Amino acid sequence: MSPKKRARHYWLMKSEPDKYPFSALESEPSGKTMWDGVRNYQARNMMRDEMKVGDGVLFYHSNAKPPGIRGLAEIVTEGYTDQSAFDPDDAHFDPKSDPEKPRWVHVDISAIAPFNELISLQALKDNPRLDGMEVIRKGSRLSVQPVSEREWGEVLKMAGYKGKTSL
DNA sequence: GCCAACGTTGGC
DNA sequence: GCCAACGTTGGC
Repeated sequence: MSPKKRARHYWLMKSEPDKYPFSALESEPSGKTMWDGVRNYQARNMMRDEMKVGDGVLFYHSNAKPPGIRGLAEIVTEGYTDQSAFDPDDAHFDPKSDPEKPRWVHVDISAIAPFNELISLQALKDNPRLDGMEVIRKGSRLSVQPVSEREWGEVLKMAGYKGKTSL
């Protein structure tokens, strides 16, 4: 029996454009960035246990005017130790993360392409086909969220996106 | 194990 | 700047 190939999974990842906009990811010299500094167990668990190379990412601008999805990215590594947790000078330093038993994990992501226009949070809320999508739920704070294949397709449709959907 | 206090997120 | 909705911490 040949092993069944895992279906592609989809995610939404938030970033504050004042700190790290989608354009910064696009202009990374290495073509990718370490998605480090996440200090939330649910988000960590998804990065550690569920994300696989090739998974699709909706790159979301939070704390923005307006907030919304800016473009597409892709997971390019599986989860590995977040070294920033050990650095006392890092904003996300965690004295409880022991290098012998690291607590925090991150993945690397690369940009696929920006949308021509931001798909605003309001536009997502206004689309009845996206009822139940996590990012539009009141109080939704998780910086890494699963996205269904249907939601992924619908967002691309809203964006009028005709480009490639994976690297 | 409960839960109040506190800190953070993030839309508005 | 406000505040609702969380997640975490720590006393008990």
